[in-house]
Amino acid sequence: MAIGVRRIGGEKSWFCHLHHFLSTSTENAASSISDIEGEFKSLCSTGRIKEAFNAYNAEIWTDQHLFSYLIQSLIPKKSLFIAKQLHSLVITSGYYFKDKFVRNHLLNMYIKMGEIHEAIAFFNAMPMRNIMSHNILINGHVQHGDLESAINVFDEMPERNVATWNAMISGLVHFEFNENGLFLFREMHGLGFLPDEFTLGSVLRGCAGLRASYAGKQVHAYVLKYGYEFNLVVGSSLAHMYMKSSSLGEGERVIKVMPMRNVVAWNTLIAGNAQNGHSEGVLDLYNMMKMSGLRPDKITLVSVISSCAELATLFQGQQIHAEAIKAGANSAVAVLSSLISMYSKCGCLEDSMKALSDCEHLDAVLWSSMIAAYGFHGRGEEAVHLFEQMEQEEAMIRSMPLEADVVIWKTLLSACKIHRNADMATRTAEEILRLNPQDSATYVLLSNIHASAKRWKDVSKVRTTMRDRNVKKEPGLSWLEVKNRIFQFSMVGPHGAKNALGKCCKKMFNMNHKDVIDYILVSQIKSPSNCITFNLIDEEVEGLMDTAPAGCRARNRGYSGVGA
DNA sequence: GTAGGGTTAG
Repeated sequence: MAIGVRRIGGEKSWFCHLHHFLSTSTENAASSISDIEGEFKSLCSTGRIKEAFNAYNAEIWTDQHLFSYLIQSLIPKKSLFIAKQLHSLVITSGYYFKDKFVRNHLLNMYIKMGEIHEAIAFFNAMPMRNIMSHNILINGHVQHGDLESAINVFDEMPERNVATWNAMISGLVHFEFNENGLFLFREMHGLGFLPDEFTLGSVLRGCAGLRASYAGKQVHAYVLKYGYEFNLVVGSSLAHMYMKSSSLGEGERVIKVMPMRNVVAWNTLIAGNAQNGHSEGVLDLYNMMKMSGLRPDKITLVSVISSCAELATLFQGQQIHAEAIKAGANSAVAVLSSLISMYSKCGCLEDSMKALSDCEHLDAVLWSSMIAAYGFHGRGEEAVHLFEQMEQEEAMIRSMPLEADVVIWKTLLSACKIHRNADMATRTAEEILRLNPQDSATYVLLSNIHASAKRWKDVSKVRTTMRDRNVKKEPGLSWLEVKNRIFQFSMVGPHGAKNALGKCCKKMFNMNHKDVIDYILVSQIKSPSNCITFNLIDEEVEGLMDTAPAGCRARNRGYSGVGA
């Protein structure tokens, strides 16, 4: 590694002044060592490095702690040039050979600055390494996305501590090698290492990734045994594990017994409800969170916007959009892509397009959201055009997650339906079902395509496969939004009209439109927060939509999934 | 007392 104390290039170096003080400063400060350290630390941590350096240029040479603070303060500056100058000063001071803290701080500095090659060279040249040095390097490799190198360091270590195991487990789980992470946890525990809050957080994330509630329950036992149930991070990851494994109630219980909640705990609760089909409760939770004095972050907003999309509550979606603008979170890609989906599902494709145009940096999920929005509105050609545009970006295709592939295939299936191409539809549907065998919308769409081509044998084959695989079709739903309330209608088919509810609605349908609305307002059949559900047959929904008064928004979402 | 790790989302 090339290290020089002299000035390099045209950049001005304030370290150069050091040599002057090295030979001239003999003054002894009146304040105690701990006072100096405190002041120096505070200057460094607030980024006032020059000030710290100028005020304590003499003390730096007699107190190795000050070098450590100085090294840490350089991390956010992200300047390899200045980092190397400080590195050379550390060598000049003699602390590089004398002090293991200073050495590890330097290693950590290169890693945190993203300079993995400098870090590796530094590690290889280190005169002495301890467990900490190895742990820092493992984390560096993981941060750089190089799990193999991380594993090599881990395997070759002469001695390990809990943090070593934590670094390796969290690295594996981070890259979704969840099973390997859990195996490592078992090995670690077998060797007598006790899990700490860091271990438990990673292991629970691994269980969540595997939807492994049985393993998760065992980890829950460890959480209770070692007394981490009220730890905010452990509690949130434990609740998340349950909620990902479809045990919403168990997850809620974990959060509810916690004496304190932070934004992450609230987000876990809100996202858990949103993802388990409890969108109605999400807005209530969101309001409770704000009432407790916490500000929503982009993760909160994403979950709440998705719930508005699920319920097609346009007005509330717009309110949250306004809050996102106020919070300055409206340029975050995650928030924008959920806004695109929300506006699309609420029937406002133009607003989806507007949200897309607000975005400065496009990523794969964002493109997919807009492609799906076009597909959702039956605008297959625009969807394909956007897909072609996206194809231009090489990097974009490579970074595409699995979900995006499904979206693209489903968009193509939608186009097959419009163009009545049954053969291509069959091949496309096979591709989708290979990726997601439980996708009910694809079965329904494929069955309809076969039906319109009068291929009855194929229709029956699709239906049989659906039954065999126990695929549940989501009901088609329509909405009527009146004064910030949502009236939701599910189509139950000709037989459903015979039930009492159907009769009741039929009666309602024969009223004039003012009476219809009044009737709806007083007859809450199902009343989660602001949503009322009626079961109607298709014609009645159409008829009811026609009676909607001016200024009231009526939308028909059609069958859930692709197409319209 | 000067060094390293964990959780939530589109």
